Amino acid sequence: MMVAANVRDVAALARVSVGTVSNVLNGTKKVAPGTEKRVLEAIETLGFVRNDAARQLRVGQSRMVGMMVLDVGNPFFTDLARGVEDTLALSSRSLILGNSAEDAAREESYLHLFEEQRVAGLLVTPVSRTTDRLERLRRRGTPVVLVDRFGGIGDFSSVSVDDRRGGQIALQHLVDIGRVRPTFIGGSSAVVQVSERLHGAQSVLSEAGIAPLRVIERPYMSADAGRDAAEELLALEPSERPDSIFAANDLLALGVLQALTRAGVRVPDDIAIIGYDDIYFAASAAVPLSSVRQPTWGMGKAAAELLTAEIDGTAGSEFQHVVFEPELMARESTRVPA
Amino acid sequence: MMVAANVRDVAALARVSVGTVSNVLNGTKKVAPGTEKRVLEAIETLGFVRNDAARQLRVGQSRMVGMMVLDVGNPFFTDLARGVEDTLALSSRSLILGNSAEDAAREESYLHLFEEQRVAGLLVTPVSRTTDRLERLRRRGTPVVLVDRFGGIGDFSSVSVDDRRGGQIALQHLVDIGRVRPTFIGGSSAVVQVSERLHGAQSVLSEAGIAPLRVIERPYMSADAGRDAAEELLALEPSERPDSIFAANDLLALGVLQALTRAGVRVPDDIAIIGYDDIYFAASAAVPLSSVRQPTWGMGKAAAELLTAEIDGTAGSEFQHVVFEPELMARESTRVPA
DNA sequence: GATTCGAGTTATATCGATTCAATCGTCCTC
DNA sequence: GAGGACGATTGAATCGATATAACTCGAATC
Repeated sequence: MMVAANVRDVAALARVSVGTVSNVLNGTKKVAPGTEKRVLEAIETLGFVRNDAARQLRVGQSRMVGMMVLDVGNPFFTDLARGVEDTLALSSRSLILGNSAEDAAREESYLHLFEEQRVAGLLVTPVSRTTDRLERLRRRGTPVVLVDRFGGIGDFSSVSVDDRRGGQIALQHLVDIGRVRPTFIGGSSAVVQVSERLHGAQSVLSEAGIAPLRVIERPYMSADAGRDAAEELLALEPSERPDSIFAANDLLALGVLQALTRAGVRVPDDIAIIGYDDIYFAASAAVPLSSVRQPTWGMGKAAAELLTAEIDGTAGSEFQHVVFEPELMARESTRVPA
Repeated sequence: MMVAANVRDVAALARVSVGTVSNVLNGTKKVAPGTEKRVLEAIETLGFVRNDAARQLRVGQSRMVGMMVLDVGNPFFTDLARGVEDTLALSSRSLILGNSAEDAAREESYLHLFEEQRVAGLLVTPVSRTTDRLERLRRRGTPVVLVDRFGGIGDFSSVSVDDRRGGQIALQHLVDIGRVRPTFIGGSSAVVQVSERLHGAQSVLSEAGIAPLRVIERPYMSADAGRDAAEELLALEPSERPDSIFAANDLLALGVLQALTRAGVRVPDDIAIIGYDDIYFAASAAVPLSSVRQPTWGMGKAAAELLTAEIDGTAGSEFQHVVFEPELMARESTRVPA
């Protein structure tokens, strides 16, 4: 269990000063070719690896970026994270991923961790509407970019998709295929994405003069929750059942689909289903699932670019809001019955 | 852009020494209740958050654990990561997740990052067979546990599933339903999991006296790669086509399923398919996919426990190998045609 | 030949939390 | 009332990399 070598050891072996070693490591100042070679050889033979804690303490900032997501089990967020990761790599930064699992306490604990780490920047898909912690982070000088959420509250740059529009698109599609008793299945209404999609959906209904939207709320947007919600619908009198379902994300929709199919309900003939996110698995589901697509990887890239600009100080003084447009992906699950 | 408060500021405001602040923060030594209260109030009013880089520099080790996975886009690995994360939280440690994407260069770069961070421990699903870097990490005193791979090479504790047995189970199942011309679709044979599953499969064939297994290798195990491999099979003369496919993971299998169905091939009647991992989406696929299940979350938990024991020094001197048993999940995609 | 210049190098202060030997009180014991 | 004993607190040293001001030495300039 040998002790790790440090710059001092490297300097001694290469017969130079620690300052020179640092210059070789960071390329901040010119170093004579011969000297550089000696230093690199010393690093090699000692197996020296820079202690980032020391570097960070001195420099005052980490080379890491923190990212808070609502659910790592949801392919939407892992795709997002990959877009971010690929983009950060270009400026040799890396990502610490935190999973709040839609839980405010877990979110808080990760934000605290990120703050202790003095991350260079933060990408957040917040659980709730309160931004106290984020304000604090920013006051400390840490750039924050909201992801998948328009930065209306508080002044933060943001990358988002027009969720209200997405809700409209989904419900308009259901209306277009002749459905008149839609039900919305969503996660906690405290999650902004959920309530926005719901509002969008409701706006279509009021215009079309259709009965108000039935709403089923589940604390968490997983496939299990979707199955569970479907059970609730199956317990209704057949005459009371909806003829179509708009689920706030694809995991919910896939769970619903599975439970309905198992119970002998025909999709889309008896009940049509449309989801949200267009994750990869939506298209290959038992009944290929209609969904509202978001340009996931691109959103991650855009978010990372906004953040990088703020970190490097190349961003303007104004906060930017990049808003992507959602897109309908109509598939079998909302086909018009023959 | 105020400068962050440090322990010195807190100490001054609470009228104590920095040592006392540290004791309150870490609970290392008893502090009088009144003093503690003053310190906590000072922390509150200053909005002080400990600088972890400084802490880590002094202590010599981080509270983070690194984890290298082959593909974050694969639900198998995110489930694994959640098992790890949940378990690490019990000892208030957290996780940095690195995605090698089955690429040795990316793996190397993440391992370097983890080494710079002086992570407390490392969980690795390695891409290749070489363990130089891991040996170095360990020589430096960082515990390493291999995940999803038996630690035959080099002395590392490990958590794994008997992949050879899994391959046997899958192919035996295909033989049991009467298939005689199976094809194996896998990722790079440099990935140990792939070659083990293949070996297991081949061992069944030689015993059953069936023609040797056709093998299609793709560099990466994604659904796209699966679709691509299926195209290759579709280009064959119908008489040359396999009657069954064993895919090295479910993503590949789902891609294959999609391409075959689109081309009008009936599954399972014309070609039966079995995958591996039993990810959530396997059961809800267009044709519910048979698969070989691994106890994913439990593997993550076991790995985190082994690692935690090594970090805390409560592990014995012997390296441990936890081996889980794979389990057949037979579904529609390998049903015996009526 | 003296002076300036500049590339290369060095020595040292610094970042902020933790640690540990030393100190300070206060109470207890004989 | 002296001497311990013990709990609470202090303050300086420390971890390792980086930044900066100072310095060296040879070449160019006049």
